[in-house]
Amino acid sequence: MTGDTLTPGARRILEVASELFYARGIHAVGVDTIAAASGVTKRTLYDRFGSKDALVAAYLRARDERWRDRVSDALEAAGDPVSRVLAPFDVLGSWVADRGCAFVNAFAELDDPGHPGRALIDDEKRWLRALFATELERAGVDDPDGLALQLLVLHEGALVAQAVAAEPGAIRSARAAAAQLVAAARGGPGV
Amino acid sequence: MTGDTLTPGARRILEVASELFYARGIHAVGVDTIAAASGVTKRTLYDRFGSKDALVAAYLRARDERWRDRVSDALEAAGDPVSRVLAPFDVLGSWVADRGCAFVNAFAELDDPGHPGRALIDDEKRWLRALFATELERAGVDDPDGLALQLLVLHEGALVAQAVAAEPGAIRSARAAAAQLVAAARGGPGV
DNA sequence: GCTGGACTTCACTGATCTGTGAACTTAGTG
DNA sequence: CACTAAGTTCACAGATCAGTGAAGTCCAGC
Repeated sequence: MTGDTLTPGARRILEVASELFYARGIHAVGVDTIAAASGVTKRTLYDRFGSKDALVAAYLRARDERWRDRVSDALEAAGDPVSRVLAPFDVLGSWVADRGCAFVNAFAELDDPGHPGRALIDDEKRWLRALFATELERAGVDDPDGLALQLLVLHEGALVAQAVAAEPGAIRSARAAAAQLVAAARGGPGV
Repeated sequence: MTGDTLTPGARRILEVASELFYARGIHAVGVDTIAAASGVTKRTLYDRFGSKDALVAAYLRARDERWRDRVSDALEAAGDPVSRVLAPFDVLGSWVADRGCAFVNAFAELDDPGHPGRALIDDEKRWLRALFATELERAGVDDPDGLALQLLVLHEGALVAQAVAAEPGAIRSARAAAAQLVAAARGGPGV
């Protein structure tokens, strides 16, 4: 629903910018590079997106949308309430590359809280936390909000450990830890 | 032992660069800005550090050193084996600011694996994982390596969630989750 | 009194950065 | 045919980027 109204040139610009921003970083990639790699002139880039900041925001918005779609698909595919809770961890395996979380990386580069991208980063994390809380409540655990925060921590940590610390089993390991915490919360607080 | 041999000017440069790199990002801060804010000429900066990349590496090295010192102190202050395992989480509360983990942020900006800073980032994460493993072994848990990875994930996730997701309770929550996993591992795998 | 280290001053280089102005082409649509 | 949207070409602005060369100042220690 977002990417449909883009002109062919704009779509190419956004695709190329997304790859380059994610792989090399936002500040490290100039608009000239993006335009050239898109087979488009810089004029077109500015006609379509207005500014580099706006292009960065479009990049984050598009990535967020794809990510949420994947999670939603995994959620539908999951059966029991516990697999639903853990669905975001299952998506991670095929989602994350060796450059970590695009939103965390963008946060590192966007020091200005007023940058249009910052609101999107905020949104993404709040969405995931809320999703955990909703599914945990459905799964019938005590204090779904508190456990949701712990699952968010595990989720973010999995991405960081996998990429930054180059730990290949981090995602699997985080999922196991999440499963254990959920099981304990369902089994009762006395365990 | 590292910062002792620095000249007064170099020390000021390193202090200022550390603050600016952390607060605004590496690419966003130019050497002119650093020199000016240090009350030093650009010539001095290059005479002392040789290049911006080398200054970035010095920044990460100094920060790593301070961090390890803090963890070592907390480790000594801790009593029982379990508090020793959880000591890094206790340091986090007073360590982390609102800009997240300096090493994760640097990773986001340094896309070149050959950058001198990348090795330092790697070192830092491997050091922490090894520390968790050592302390877990001392605490007598099964599979200390596996649990160490889970604690690393919780640790990194705590920093990210606290700063990027603006979750004020993330560190406390991560510590609680870590404590629960350790307790379960000590109580026996059947729980 | 001389030497060497720390640092300054200042003028550069050449590249790269984001962003713009104006005129032109091209293709599709009423 | 006329209109419009998409895109091109190209020259340009003004700033900032990392990094250098050469000469000079200041001061502590031998």
